[in-house]
Amino acid sequence: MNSRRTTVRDVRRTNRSALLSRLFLDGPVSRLELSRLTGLSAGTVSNVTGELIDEGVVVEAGLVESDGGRPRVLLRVDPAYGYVIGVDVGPTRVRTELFDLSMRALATVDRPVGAGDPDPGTVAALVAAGVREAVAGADVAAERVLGVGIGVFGTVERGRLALVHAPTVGWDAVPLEALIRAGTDLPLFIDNGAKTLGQAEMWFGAGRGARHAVFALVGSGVGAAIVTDGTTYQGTSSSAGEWGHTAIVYGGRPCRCGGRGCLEAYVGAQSLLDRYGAELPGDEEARLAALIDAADRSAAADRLLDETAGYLGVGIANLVNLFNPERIVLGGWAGLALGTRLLPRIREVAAAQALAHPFSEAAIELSRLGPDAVAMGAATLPIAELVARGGSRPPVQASSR
Amino acid sequence: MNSRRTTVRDVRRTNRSALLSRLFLDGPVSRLELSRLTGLSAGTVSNVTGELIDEGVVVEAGLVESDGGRPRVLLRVDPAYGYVIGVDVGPTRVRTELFDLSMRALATVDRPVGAGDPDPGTVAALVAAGVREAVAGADVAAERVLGVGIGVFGTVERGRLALVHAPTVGWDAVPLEALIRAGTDLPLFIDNGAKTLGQAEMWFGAGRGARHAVFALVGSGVGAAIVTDGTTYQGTSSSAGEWGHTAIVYGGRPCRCGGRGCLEAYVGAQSLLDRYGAELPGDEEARLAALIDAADRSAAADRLLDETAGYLGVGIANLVNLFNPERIVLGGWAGLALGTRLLPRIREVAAAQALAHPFSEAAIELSRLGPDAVAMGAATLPIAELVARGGSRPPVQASSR
DNA sequence: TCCGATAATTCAGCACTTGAATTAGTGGCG
DNA sequence: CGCCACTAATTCAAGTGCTGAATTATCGGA
Repeated sequence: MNSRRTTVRDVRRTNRSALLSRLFLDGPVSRLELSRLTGLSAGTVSNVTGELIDEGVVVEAGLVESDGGRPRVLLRVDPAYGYVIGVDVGPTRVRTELFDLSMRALATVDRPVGAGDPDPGTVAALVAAGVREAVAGADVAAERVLGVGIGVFGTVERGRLALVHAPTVGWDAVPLEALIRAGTDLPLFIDNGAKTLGQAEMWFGAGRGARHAVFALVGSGVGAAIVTDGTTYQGTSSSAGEWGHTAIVYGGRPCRCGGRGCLEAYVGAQSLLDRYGAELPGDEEARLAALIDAADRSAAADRLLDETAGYLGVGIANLVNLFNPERIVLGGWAGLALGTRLLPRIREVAAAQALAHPFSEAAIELSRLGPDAVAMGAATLPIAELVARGGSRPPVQASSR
Repeated sequence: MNSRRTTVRDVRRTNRSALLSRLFLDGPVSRLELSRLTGLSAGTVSNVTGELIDEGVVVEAGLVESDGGRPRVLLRVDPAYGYVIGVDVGPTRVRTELFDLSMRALATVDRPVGAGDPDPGTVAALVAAGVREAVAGADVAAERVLGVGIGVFGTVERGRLALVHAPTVGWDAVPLEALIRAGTDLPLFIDNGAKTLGQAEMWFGAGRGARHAVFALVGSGVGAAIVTDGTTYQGTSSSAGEWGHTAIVYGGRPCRCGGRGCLEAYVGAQSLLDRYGAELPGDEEARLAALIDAADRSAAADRLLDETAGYLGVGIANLVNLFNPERIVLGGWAGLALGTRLLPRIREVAAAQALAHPFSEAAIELSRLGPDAVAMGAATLPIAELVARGGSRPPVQASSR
C-alpha cells in the first residue's frame, strides 16, 4: 500500500544495500555465498561487489581453502572505510565512543554532567566536545566520520530537528539536536537510549536473527525497545515503547510521570529502593546490589524481590500477549542485576499470566551486551543509514568542491 | 536490512501495485493525477494503465470537464472484474457476504451455529455452504471470485494452514483452514476477526489515512488490531494484539483466559454484566443496553459504568504510551454502546494517565462502521493480495488447462 | 477554421539483472 | 611435468522497464 515510485535505479540501490548488509552482519563472506544468501545471480554479485571494492567500502580478506578447485575470495567491509561515533547521553554523564566499521572502539570519552537536573546547553556542549575529543584521540580525519548517533534518556520527538521530553528532570521539548548542531557539522542521528541499546542487542547481542523482539530495560526508570519485522518501531513521533509507563496496578502507586500504577513505580530501581525503606550506602547501583545481596539473609528484602519478579513477570506477559515476539530480552543495569537472580521466577509468573500460545513462541532471555552498549547501539544508526543508501555512491555530478 | 533479491521486473510489479492501490482507494482518478500521486512519469502511467485496461482490471469512467484543453479521462477499478467474499465467523453465528470490487454487498448469508461451544466441523461446513450460497445468490461465476477472507473469533496461528486457538470455547489449535478447504476450492485468507474489523476501518472508516492506529474492540471479550506503518501487525505467529489479556490490575479478578486482572475481566461485556449482579432479560446485547439505560436512574449501574470508563481509559493510555499511534478507535458492539455514553470520561482518564506528549498526538474516536464490518474487512484480504501482486498478470506460459 | 491549452502516447536512451559461455585458479594423478 | 577435473569469478547478449522529450489527441474560443 505504499506509493513511492520505483525506477530501475532503485533496483541497484536495493541490491547494493542487501549485499552490504550481508557483508556487514555476516562478517567475511565469499561472493558465491553472497549469491546464495541474497538470491542474486553470480554475475550481479560480481558486478556490484566490484563497484563496492572500487569505491573502497569493501575489501578482499583472504581466501578460503578448497580441495581441488579455485579457492573462494572472502570479502568484508573495510573497517577503515569510515568511522562512526556513538554517544550515550544519560542524566548524569555523557559517554562518547568512536568506532571503526568493525565496531572496534578506538576512543572513549566519559564526562559527568554535574549534580542536579541536567542543563540542556551543558549537555549539548559536552556532546560536541566529546565528539571532537574522540576524533582527536583516535587520530582520525574528521571527514572520515560518517555520522554521530546519540542515545538520549527521555523520549525523542523526531521532527525536522529532534526534541527531547524528559518530565522527570524538567526537560520539555528541549531542542537538543539544534543545540548540538551548533557545536559540530557531522551528520546527527538522535534516538532514545533504550532504543539504541535494543539496536545494539539486535545486531550484536541477544536479538541476533530475530524478526520480532522486545527489549525490556530496567534501570533507574523502565523503558523498552520494540523491534517489529527487524526494525525498531517508532510510532507517530518516535515515542513508542514507553513500557515503564503502562499501568499494571489500576489506581496503584503514583508514578513520577504523573500517572498511577505504572510498571516503573514497582520495578524501577529508584522505586525498589524507596520501597525497601532501610537506608543503604553508595550510589543507586551499589544500593540495589546490596539489596539483592541482602535477600539471602533478610526476609523483607527477599519478599520485595519476589514481589518484583511478580510485577516483572506480569509486565512481560503483557508484552507477550500484545506483541507476540519470538524473543524478550531483559536488560538495563537493574534488569541484569535482578534478572540474574530472578529470571526463573519471572518466567514462571509470565507463563501463568500470558496466553499459552504466544507464550510458547517467546524466549525470555537476559541481555548479552550489558548496559554500556547504548553508545555502541547509537553508533549503528549512521551505519544503518549507510547500508540503507547502499553505501554512498558518489553523487552523480562530482562538484569541484 | 532485508535480503530478498530485486530484479528489473519487480519494478513493474511495484509500480502496478502502487497504481492499483491509488485507483482502488482514491476512487476514479485521471492518469495525470495518478502520475502526481505516485511520482511516476506520465509515460509510465499511460503504459501501465493501458496494460491494466487490456487485462480488464481497470476501466475508463467518464471525463472531467476542462475549460479549454483536452479533458482528463477518469480511471477506476472495474467493480465487476472480480468478486470477493468475506466471512464473519463468530462463536454463535457465521455470516457470509459477497462483494464486488467497489465493496457493494451483492449477497448475504447468515446462519446460527447452534447453542453450546461451537463444533469446528459444523462451523467449517457452514462457511463452505455460506460461500456456495452467496455465489449462487449473487449469480456470479465461481471463477470470478478472487478469494474468501475469513475473520474468526480467537487467535489465528498462521502457518502453512491456519490454526485457531480459542480457549474460552475449547478450541485448541483447531485446523479450521484445512476443514474449510475440504468444502471449497477458492483461495482462503484467514485472520482474527478483530484484525479484519480493523482492516475495514482502516480502508473505509475511522482509520483512513492513518499510518499508525490501534483499533480497540470491546464485545463479549476484548481484542485489538494494531496497525503500524499502514499494515496490521501480526507478530511471530499472528497472535499479536491481545489487548484484552493484558493485566491492568495486578493480582486482580481472575480472567477466563486463566490470568488475573486482565482488561477483559473488567470491561468485557460478559464481565460487566456479571459484575452488575441484577438479572436482566434478553441476550447479551440487550442486557448491556439495559444496563447503560439504567445508569440514568440506578446509582449502582452509574457507578459500574464510571468504573468501566476508568478501566478503559487506563487501558487506552497504555496503548498510547506503548504504540504512540495517531489514532485510537474504540469499536465492537459493546465498545460502541459504552463509548457513545462514556467517551468524554474515557478521554479524561486517558489524558490523566498517559504521557503528555504521545497523548497529544493521539486522537481517540469511535468506530464508524459498526461491529458488522468484520465480514467486509475479511473481504479486503483477497483484495489486498491482488493489489500487492499488482493485479494478476496472466502467468508467463499460458497452459492449455 | 485555426489557435492556444491541456492530456495522453510514443520512442530513443539508459540502467539493470539474468543465464550461458568463458576465463581463472587449485589440487591430484599418471 | 603436464594434463584433467573441479570450483569460482567474469563477461556479455538478451530482455525488461523507466524517463524525458517529442508527438499526437482532444477540447474551447475567436
